[in-house]
Amino acid sequence: MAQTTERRWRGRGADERKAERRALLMAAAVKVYSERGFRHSSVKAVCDEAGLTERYFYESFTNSEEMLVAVASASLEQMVSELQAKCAAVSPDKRLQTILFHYYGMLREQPAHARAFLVEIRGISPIVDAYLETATERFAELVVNSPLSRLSRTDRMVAIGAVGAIVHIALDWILNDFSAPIDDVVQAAEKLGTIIDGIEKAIRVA
Amino acid sequence: MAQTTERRWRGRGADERKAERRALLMAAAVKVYSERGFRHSSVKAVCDEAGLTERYFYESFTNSEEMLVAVASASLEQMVSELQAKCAAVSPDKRLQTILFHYYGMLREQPAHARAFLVEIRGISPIVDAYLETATERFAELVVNSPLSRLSRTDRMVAIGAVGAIVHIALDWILNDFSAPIDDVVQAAEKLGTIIDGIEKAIRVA
DNA sequence: CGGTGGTGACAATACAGATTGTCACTTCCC
DNA sequence: GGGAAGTGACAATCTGTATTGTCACCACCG
Repeated sequence: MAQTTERRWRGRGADERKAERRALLMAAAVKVYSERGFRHSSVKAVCDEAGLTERYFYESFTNSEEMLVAVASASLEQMVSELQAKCAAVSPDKRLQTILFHYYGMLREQPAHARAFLVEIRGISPIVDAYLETATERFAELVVNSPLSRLSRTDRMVAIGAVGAIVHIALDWILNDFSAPIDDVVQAAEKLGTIIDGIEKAIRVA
Repeated sequence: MAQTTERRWRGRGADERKAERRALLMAAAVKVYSERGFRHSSVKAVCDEAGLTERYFYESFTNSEEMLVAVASASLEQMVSELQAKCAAVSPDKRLQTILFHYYGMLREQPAHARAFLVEIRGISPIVDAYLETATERFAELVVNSPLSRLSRTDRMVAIGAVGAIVHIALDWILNDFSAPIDDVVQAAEKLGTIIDGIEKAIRVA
């Protein structure tokens, strides 16, 4: 059996170094994707940005697409958990406003993530598209504060539609270089969110 | 000066033949795009589908991307004008419902177009993205029945958001192979459209 | 110190697609 | 009929990228 040698190197163990490189690559990927779009992002470009060579790319990922999904998932998870944390501290009727405010705020603070995962990600491959579907549902559940499975078919579609509205408003905002004040953006999305509030309250009562 | 010879060939003039080939290519493109996505659609695949050789591709388009925009624009124009025609015959308060019903109906009748231009088109290139922005605005103006320039910044974003909702509901519907009945889909979109109705009526009064 | 694991630069290979070019064959016009 | 425009099949070239492999050098451990 080949036991992992775990020899130390510049102060760190093997696993630790590997994880660092993976993280470097993922951060580099976000940047590169946001600049040229996934479609025009070569493995080499990501590696150069990370200051690593291709070898280390294939150490952590089997191919380019896998990295895309990894990076997008990580970004989504971080976002969702952050939003959940914000919501926990807030009364239920401020929920939607809170989500919107922090969601748009996060996009503005991390424009590279915003461009990478809102603008550049659709239609890459069936796998990525499937992932996106999941992400949308995840976000929708966050917004209505309930598993989608508990909703009627129509309400489910309404929730999906609301996410679409929120995201498109974000896209528009991004494409206009975040020029509108965030409060206006939140307000616009909130108007559409009224409908969601209805659903969410109905669930809370039931 | 090289005068166009306009020699007849199989009954048709040169311009006519060229236009036919262009049309053949565009139809083939829709089909191929919808099947594999633009990113995985080679020029050759489109030509094969059209029953023409690459030479004729470069006769009508300078590159693959130009064809994508051409095809998408044509599809959008056809859709918008069709929807406008439907609306003309209908009382203002049925406007939104009419648009939604026919929009979703058209998608279901032409699933290839739907997949090609809703699922497969984002993040191809700056040019295509710019086109998409225009398309969204065009659709938004149709929905609120007014130039966006007449709207307040917030209302403009609401309108964009509404389009996003409508489109995302469509995406979801498509990804689930149109399994929900169209009336449910329309109903879901209409709920979100309530807000738009407000905007649209305000404009009508003013 | 000496050897091995770890690393970086870079070459080698493989493949796919875009774009251009060649050539034999058809249809037309005079 | 004969030459030229028009056509279709396909070769040739070019470019970019993924993926694997080589090799010299460095940092650690005993």
